[in-house]
Amino acid sequence: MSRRTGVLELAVLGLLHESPLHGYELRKRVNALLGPLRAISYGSLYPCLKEMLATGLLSTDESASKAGTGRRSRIVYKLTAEGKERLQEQLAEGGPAAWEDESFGVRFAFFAQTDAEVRLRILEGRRSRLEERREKATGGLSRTREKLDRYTLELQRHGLESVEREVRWLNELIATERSGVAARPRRTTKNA
Amino acid sequence: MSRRTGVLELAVLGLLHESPLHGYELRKRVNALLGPLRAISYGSLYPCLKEMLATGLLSTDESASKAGTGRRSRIVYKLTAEGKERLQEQLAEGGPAAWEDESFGVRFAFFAQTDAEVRLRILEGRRSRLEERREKATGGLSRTREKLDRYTLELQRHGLESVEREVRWLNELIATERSGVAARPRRTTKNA
DNA sequence: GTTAGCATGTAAGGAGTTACATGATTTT
DNA sequence: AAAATCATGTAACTCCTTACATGCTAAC
Repeated sequence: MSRRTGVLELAVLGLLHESPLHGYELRKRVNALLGPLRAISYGSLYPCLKEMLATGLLSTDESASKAGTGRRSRIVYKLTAEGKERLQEQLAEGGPAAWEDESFGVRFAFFAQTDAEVRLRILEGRRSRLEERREKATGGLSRTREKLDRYTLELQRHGLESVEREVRWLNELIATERSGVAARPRRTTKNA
Repeated sequence: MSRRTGVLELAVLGLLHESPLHGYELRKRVNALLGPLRAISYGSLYPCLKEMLATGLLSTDESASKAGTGRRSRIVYKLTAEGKERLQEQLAEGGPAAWEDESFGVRFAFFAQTDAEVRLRILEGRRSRLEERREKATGGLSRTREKLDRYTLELQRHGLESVEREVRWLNELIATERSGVAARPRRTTKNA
């Protein structure tokens, strides 16, 4: 059954939804998508593609594989109907799983294909998750009696600031979403 | 042989160097140390302690285990001579392994126990690692012809800013290190 | 007397890595 | 002709997680 829930599957589904691609290129796009952090290796990607092929989420596009120049045979993947369905299913999921550190980035990257309401729920969920952490961290910092050395303190201060910075970022995004500026993939009708 | 290289072992060694602790308390400290991100679960900690005990890096402090109140028997761990040696070995290591995302935080947290030269090498290594990433990312962003949607762009912009922010932080730390302000493990003089 | 927090552990497994193995094509 | 880059893949392994299992003690 396996039911992969990782970042990778979603990234692959989302990218292949835009256009069919072969593994090597796919990896570059995934890494560009995930940003400077969290790069993916071939050792992760190829087994994942293999499995998704076996599960019926992907199929190989034979015509595209040979069509181009005389390069080495590239295996071009595309989404099956089942794959598209799975993608929609994943994009509709706005629960806690979408707020986690690992998944949030990818979920956000595909916001253009995501329902406006779900977008908002994810942004707000993410924010409250971060605020929980911030409270824990500030609680820890206020107990300064714990004789922490300069470096440990500096590290925690920096970590706290990072969290606060992301919260501010989310606040801006949420405000923008609510004002409806970015909220029209198709139509505008419903607006505040 | 096993030779654990993870964050966890180093965190345990560093914390136990300050004072003997039992597992439950150790976990809280580790999580406080690692900051709001990357919390550790019991399922990671206990097997790790078990292995470190078997390898001879730790021993259990029987007297401390029973001494306190009538609580449930706690197993108090402390460093052996071998454990202390291993900690010193790890703290002396200023190579690429100390610059990685996962390890850098912990390495930094124990800077007070680290040689000033090694501190500087780690900070500089970390900075150049981040600068490499920044260049890759800016390269990617400048090719705007790649028809990226609003959200993907925003995500990459935010990621880039995070990296730049950390570089600025490192610059300040490096400057401070060089000016020698923080180079004394005992007295600070400067106090708020 | 029951809930919440303290305290220790195990089993199964997920998600990804590194190192290896292979070979074609393009650039220098 | 050598080196870099494109391209695909496997095996073994690491680190960590979740879910489970157990039981003690303090507070309400």
